[in-house]
Amino acid sequence: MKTTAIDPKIDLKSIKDCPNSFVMAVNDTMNVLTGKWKLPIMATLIFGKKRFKEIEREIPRITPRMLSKELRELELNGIVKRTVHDTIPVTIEYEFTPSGRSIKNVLDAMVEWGQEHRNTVMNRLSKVNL
Amino acid sequence: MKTTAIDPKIDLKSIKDCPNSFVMAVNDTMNVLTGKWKLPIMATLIFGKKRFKEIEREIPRITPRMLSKELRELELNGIVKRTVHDTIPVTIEYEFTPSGRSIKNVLDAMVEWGQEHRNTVMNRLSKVNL
DNA sequence: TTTCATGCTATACTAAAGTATATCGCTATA
DNA sequence: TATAGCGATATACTTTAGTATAGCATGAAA
Repeated sequence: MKTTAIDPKIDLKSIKDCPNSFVMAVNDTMNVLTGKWKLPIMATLIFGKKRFKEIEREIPRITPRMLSKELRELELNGIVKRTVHDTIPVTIEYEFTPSGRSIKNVLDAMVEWGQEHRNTVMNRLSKVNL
Repeated sequence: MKTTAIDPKIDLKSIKDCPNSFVMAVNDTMNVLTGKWKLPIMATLIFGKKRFKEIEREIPRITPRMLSKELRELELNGIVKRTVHDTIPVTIEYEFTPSGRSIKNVLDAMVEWGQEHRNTVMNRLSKVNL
């Protein structure tokens, strides 16, 4: 797990009235979600297990390097589980962990805010243009 | 507003069963939250208006360049309102817009998931180390 | 035997994000 | 008059993220 306690990049620690555990939690969540391909990859896993090439085919323009890198990171962060099946040749499947699946709550909150915010901005714009 | 429709960087459009409006909403939200200093800046504004130098002092290691840049971006995105007061010399205050304040719901969801996830990972680790 | 699919990794590169440092016009204070 | 605070901007640089391209070991199909 890549926790923020160790990571000096984002430092909210000294901001008063903001409990440290909250800051760490937000940063952990951000670490899981940021990067160009994390969300697309997670989107492909919503409806169940997928193999490397399946994911690759479903995400236009992703390179195998990035897919490999991001899957490894998601695995390290406990979001995705990688299973090697003892077939010949081996097949490998990726799927959400329970933790990974539950991040949907965060995405839902993001969808809701994003849509409300978009409406707010649109209304503001349309009033300006009367 | 920086909408994702125009931004070709993140492309979930072709992923089946994932409504476009959802994808756009998530990406809009991500655009508001990503970057090293957005969260620290927003944290300083939680309890009300602040001036440039106040924010700068509360965030260790931020440069005026980054603060200026991020505040401008937050303003463009309708998260933060910038008010110029007609004093001598002018004083400038930054505060949340209602939209900006309501992003707290997203942060709350992130805190909740982040803490749960951390516990899950900790439990996993402690079991491994028995 | 050539070709293709799978599940990657290696190397080298470009682009984006962030840092360091200096400066500016204005005003108040010492 | 010198110094400091305010609210920044400019220029140059480094670091991180992402891309392009090639290749490899395995096995199956044509």
